[in-house]
Amino acid sequence: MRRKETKERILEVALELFSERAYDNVSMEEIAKKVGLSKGGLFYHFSSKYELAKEALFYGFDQWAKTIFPKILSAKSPEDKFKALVDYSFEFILNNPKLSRFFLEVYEESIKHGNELEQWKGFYEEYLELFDSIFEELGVLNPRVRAILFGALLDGLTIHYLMAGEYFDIRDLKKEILEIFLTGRKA
Amino acid sequence: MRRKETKERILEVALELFSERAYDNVSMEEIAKKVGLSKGGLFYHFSSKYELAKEALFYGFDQWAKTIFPKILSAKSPEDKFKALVDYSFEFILNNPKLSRFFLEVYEESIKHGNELEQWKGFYEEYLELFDSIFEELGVLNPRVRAILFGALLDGLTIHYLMAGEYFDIRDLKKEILEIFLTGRKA
Amino acid sequence: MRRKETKERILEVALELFSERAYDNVSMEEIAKKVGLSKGGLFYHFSSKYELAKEALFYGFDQWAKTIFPKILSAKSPEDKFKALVDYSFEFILNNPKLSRFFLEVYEESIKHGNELEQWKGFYEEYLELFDSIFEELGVLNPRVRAILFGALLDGLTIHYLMAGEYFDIRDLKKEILEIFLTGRKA
Amino acid sequence: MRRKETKERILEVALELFSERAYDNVSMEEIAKKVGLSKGGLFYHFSSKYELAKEALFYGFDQWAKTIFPKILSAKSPEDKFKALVDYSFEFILNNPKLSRFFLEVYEESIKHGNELEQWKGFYEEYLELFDSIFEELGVLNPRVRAILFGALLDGLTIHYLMAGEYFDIRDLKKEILEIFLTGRKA
DNA sequence: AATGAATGAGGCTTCATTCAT
DNA sequence: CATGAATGAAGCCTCATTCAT
Repeated sequence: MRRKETKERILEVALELFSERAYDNVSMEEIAKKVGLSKGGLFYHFSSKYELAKEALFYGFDQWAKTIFPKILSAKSPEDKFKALVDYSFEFILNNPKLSRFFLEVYEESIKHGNELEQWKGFYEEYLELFDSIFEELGVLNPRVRAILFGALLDGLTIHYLMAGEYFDIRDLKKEILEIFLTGRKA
Repeated sequence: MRRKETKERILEVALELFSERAYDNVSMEEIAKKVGLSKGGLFYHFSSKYELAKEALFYGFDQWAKTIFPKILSAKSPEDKFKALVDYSFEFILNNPKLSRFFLEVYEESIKHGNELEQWKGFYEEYLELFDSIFEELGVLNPRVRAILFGALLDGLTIHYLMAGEYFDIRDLKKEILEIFLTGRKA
Repeated sequence: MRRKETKERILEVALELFSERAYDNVSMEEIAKKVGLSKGGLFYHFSSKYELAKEALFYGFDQWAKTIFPKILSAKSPEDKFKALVDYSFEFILNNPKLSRFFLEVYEESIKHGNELEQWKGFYEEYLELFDSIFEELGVLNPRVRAILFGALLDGLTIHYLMAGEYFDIRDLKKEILEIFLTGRKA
Repeated sequence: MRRKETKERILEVALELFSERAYDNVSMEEIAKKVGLSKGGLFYHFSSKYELAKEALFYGFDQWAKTIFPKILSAKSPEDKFKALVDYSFEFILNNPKLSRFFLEVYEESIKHGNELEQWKGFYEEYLELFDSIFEELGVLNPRVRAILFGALLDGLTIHYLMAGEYFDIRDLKKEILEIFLTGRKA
């Protein structure tokens, strides 16, 4: 109806639903209904549920990266960059608590579907690189390794936040993260 | 070999399958077949798929806790305890890469099913306590907060290991974890 | 409901419908309804539509072979055998005009489905052999080649009968077949 | 290159696809793509899939008749005509093995669609006539009946060729056909 | 304690067809 | 003439669950 934007509307709705509930618990029917489209219409734009999920994920990731990366990188000092990174990450976790689970699901689905694994590595590396570069600026000895840990921590927190959010005092967690991840730097 | 034992065999098989594939990707049929039982038989022992999954999860968790906790706690120094904790955790991650995902799934399923959320908190606390106590012995200032971070890191690593295991150098990761998590202790 | 016989009832209904309409024009829904079973029930007995069609075809073929072969072979002279063969074949064509089309369809479906082509050759040979042996008894010089022609002719007649049955004078056709196929025999 | 030509291009593509795969296994989408047209464009030229299939079939038949009939009829002796008929028929079978199946499908479809059965009889008669006239020239006693048999044999061979082509020795088959169909002629 | 048969709901996908532009 | 978007119906199949035996 409204030309080009239909596809984007679908992606938004899909991202929203997939981030709320598990891949298998969101039906094409439901997405279609929420977009205001027939099921067939969905398949006109995306060749399969998996394809839609994948594109929705990429769409969400792109949005996130485009918004957040520049803000982080524009901070003055390395320390401020890391602080900004932590701040934005927590904001993201709080707002998209199920996104990393969705990520995993789509990834697993991709394995079933003949997979284009390269794309996934690309993602992983892209955001690892951001962490890596910051840790390097900070003078951390093994920036890469610490970047991996930091990335894992974020996803782990996302998941635990879902299940035990009441235990979380965000302020305390942030402070503690700053403390332990800024440890052991070159003189 | 009857009575109780059938139930246990079911739990073992279920745990294995659920830990390998997602909740929705394991059918009762498949579990039954692998146990050597009919689908009907399964339902004699467990009232629903969800119930089976939950009990399988608890069963697995118990086994893990019973095996690992004593080993960790029997280490001499606090430092050795933490090292042991890290060692066993990595061993576990490598052997049960999908267990934490399964955990999350059952948790979410429990929300649909009228949920007994208390039980879940219990779990979370039980293993948080272990970490907490160790960090306390180590003289960490905010042992609880650090315990939360450590728990989250483990689950995060599990997930990332699934998706980007090639990037992982286990030895390096362990060393780095030891470095950052033993930081900032009382004099 | 009625134990074992359900499967056979399904086969009968399926054979009937598939012989009436094309493979793609018969739905599982319809078969189920006519059997008095739910769609799910069908899938309990047959793992897929193709599998059901294949078994239905085999079922039909078996019935035909079991009924007809002995009658043909019990005729006294070779000439009478051939006459009996022609008679029964026409009877069959008139009663099951779409069976050979169904045969072809299932065969083509089998190609899509990773195919067990050996089974099909088996069929073809089984009934070729019958023709072959009769032509041999009749002293035909190339019994095998003539058997192939005869088999093809039968299927061709079946199809043409569907489309232009009014042109067919069965009696004339039989007589002509007897004439041309008994030609050119050893002295 | 427009107007009429698009329509002809569609017919050619459709004929090709329909002759390769079954009616139900060729989608309008696929035809459109291969023609280099949108689905909508197809429907501009043909009011329905059935209509397209029917016209494609007629188109193919016309082409065949226009090319082959004259060649056959220009042979010197009746025997040579029949030989030419057999030769061209086999060539056609080998090149268009699924055409007769397509024919049947469109015919059946025509029954669903309120049908113009007369047209079909026309076809049947047109090519029966060719055979008929040749058999008459050859002095066969019941040329019409033999023509029916010959037509049926060709279609039967086409089908069997699809399923058991390895059993076919074309040369042998031709020789045998010549033998049996030239039998029983007026002195 | 267990089986086998069956149900019923829901899911993904395909596709001919329509129609505004 | 042709496109692109969308519909709606139908189809195959999966699966947790039930229940008579």
